[in-house]
Amino acid sequence: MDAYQQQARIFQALAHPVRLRILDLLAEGEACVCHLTAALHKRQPYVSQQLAALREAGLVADRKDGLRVYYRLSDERVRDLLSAGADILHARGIEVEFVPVPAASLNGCTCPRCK
Amino acid sequence: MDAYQQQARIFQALAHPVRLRILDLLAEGEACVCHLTAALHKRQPYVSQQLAALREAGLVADRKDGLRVYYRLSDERVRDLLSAGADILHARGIEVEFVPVPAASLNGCTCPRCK
DNA sequence: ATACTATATTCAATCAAGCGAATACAGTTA
DNA sequence: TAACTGTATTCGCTTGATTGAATATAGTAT
Repeated sequence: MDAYQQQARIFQALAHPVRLRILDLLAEGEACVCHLTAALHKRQPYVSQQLAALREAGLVADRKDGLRVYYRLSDERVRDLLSAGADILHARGIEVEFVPVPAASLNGCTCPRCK
Repeated sequence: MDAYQQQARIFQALAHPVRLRILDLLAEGEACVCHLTAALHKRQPYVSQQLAALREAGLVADRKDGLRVYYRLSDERVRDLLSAGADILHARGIEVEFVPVPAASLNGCTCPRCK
């Protein structure tokens, strides 16, 4: 039953709307914390907490560059998990398409990607 | 963000080792509660509780036949979710292969499938 | 009816998750 | 060195998940 426990931990990390949104954003490419913070309209410590949960589950990896920390999906397979989840909702008539972040939300983010 | 909430509910239902094991058993074909109870070595009310969680998430469906209630995966796509989760563990060197229930565990289960 | 069998639900206690607020840390610049 | 900036962690409280025990319900059989 131990492999099931490991698997459960992964699903547990996915069982949160903000974390799912973060993964969707990271599926577009790596992003720094300031970028995610601006895109999500959440406070930075809160975003870091969610990133920590994803990191501990092994779903994302990070890379430091000066002051900034860039996060990315740690495994391409995470995409498959997300789309499998989206497929089930789609079969129920619920669309889970990626909604791009409005440019205005990223004002105040000074990371290279936002310029 | 509401579609993410729906998706999070599905992952939440999967975030439990016993529920994952139940889904794995149901992936083999429909099974009654008495069968699952015997296979899992758990008490019946406990199994019913986990089944209720899966039912509320829309992952399993049930069918009554006399006293027995047979459960099955409600959607073939649930299989994809499970295997996507298993794939990630597999990439980490953890095997999540289906372990058949030892016949001895099913003693005491009198459902048609066990005879 | 009553008794029985398979399953479901409720309740209560424990434990973990969520999250705001404050603070700590690390890298940079002056 | 000190001040600043981006990110991470800790703490405490609240809320929700987990699970054992008891009980309820529904279908069957006598």
